Amino acid sequence: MADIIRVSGLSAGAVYLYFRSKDDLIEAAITASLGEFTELAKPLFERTPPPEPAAFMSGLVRILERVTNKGDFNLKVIAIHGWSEALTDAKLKATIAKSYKGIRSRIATLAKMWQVAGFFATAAEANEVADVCFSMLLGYMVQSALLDDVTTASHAKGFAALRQTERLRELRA
Amino acid sequence: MADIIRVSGLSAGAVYLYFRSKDDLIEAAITASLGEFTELAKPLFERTPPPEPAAFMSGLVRILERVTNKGDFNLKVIAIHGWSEALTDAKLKATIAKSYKGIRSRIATLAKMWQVAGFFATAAEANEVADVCFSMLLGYMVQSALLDDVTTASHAKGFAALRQTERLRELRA
DNA sequence: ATTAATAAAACGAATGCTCCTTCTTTTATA
DNA sequence: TATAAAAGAAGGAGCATTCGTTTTATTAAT
Repeated sequence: MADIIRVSGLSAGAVYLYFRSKDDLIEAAITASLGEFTELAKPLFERTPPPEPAAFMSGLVRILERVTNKGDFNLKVIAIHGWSEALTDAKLKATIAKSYKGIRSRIATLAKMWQVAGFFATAAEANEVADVCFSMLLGYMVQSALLDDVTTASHAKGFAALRQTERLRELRA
Repeated sequence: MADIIRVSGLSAGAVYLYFRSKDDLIEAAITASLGEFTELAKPLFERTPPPEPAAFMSGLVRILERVTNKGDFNLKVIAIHGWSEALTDAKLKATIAKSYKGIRSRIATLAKMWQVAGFFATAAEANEVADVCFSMLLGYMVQSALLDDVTTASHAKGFAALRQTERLRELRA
């Protein structure tokens, strides 16, 4: 709260004119940034033709960076504090879970299209592929916030590399 | 602290005979579980011949589950609280960063072997592949703790599916 | 074996600090 | 002059930590 009051440029009392409580403020902060992410990601999800896997993941991680990296302040910190808070705040946990599951299910929808287009084995479970893609996004946040040595570009390249085997190239040749 | 005191079965005062402070206790908890993970993962990293990508990731996520899932108590909660704490505790952040980077670099070593064995394009950056694999592990923790709907099996299958394209099968046929 | 003496471990109420929240006063706006 | 917004000191609850006391364990001696 002290940090937020300082950054807001308001007094302690004034902050409570805009938010009923600390929990309310946390809820609002998480909801707002999740909303912004969902909004910005919409064009990527709805693009026709659907983006290929590597292009999609690259776009998604770049949107995440754009939403979280607000110059002097990085919202990844808020996200991680939010996760921690959610472990003891059922309401916040439900809010995050609902939003995350929504994003994941949109990825799953795309994964099904990838299967139709031949990017993935049709035998695979699209939901499971989506879970792993989403994990990559979450893991990127953690590494970015705590290890400070990952970039959107490196992560996108790493994902793309996961899918490009030497053997595939040999077979194509 | 109240929770820890309760679970320990000791009094508040007695806990402070074993840990100098709350921060000390947190540091010890994180260090201990990271140490256990590293120890249990050692055979997987040192196996000859090196495990294939899918088998390795499956093994790694299962070890993570084994380390964190202590019956009535799940250490993933500790990990996430630890991340949050590390954002405002430079010492804890350094501890976590060092350990995580160690794990990641071991994955990178393995990734180089995968390249030699033809599982990945030699043009790829092994470090970047390792970063993404590690993200999957971190993301699994978050989803497991907050969404409660992922399993080691589903995540392992999802990773494996990422690498099995329909087109590759066609080319092999 | 029993008792006494010493040391170690544990207890738990009390302390004091941190931090969220409120409330009265002050300043700005219409 | 009336209404809205902001200030900031004070309240007060929660929580990490301490400390004097009590209990338990260990060792030595009778």
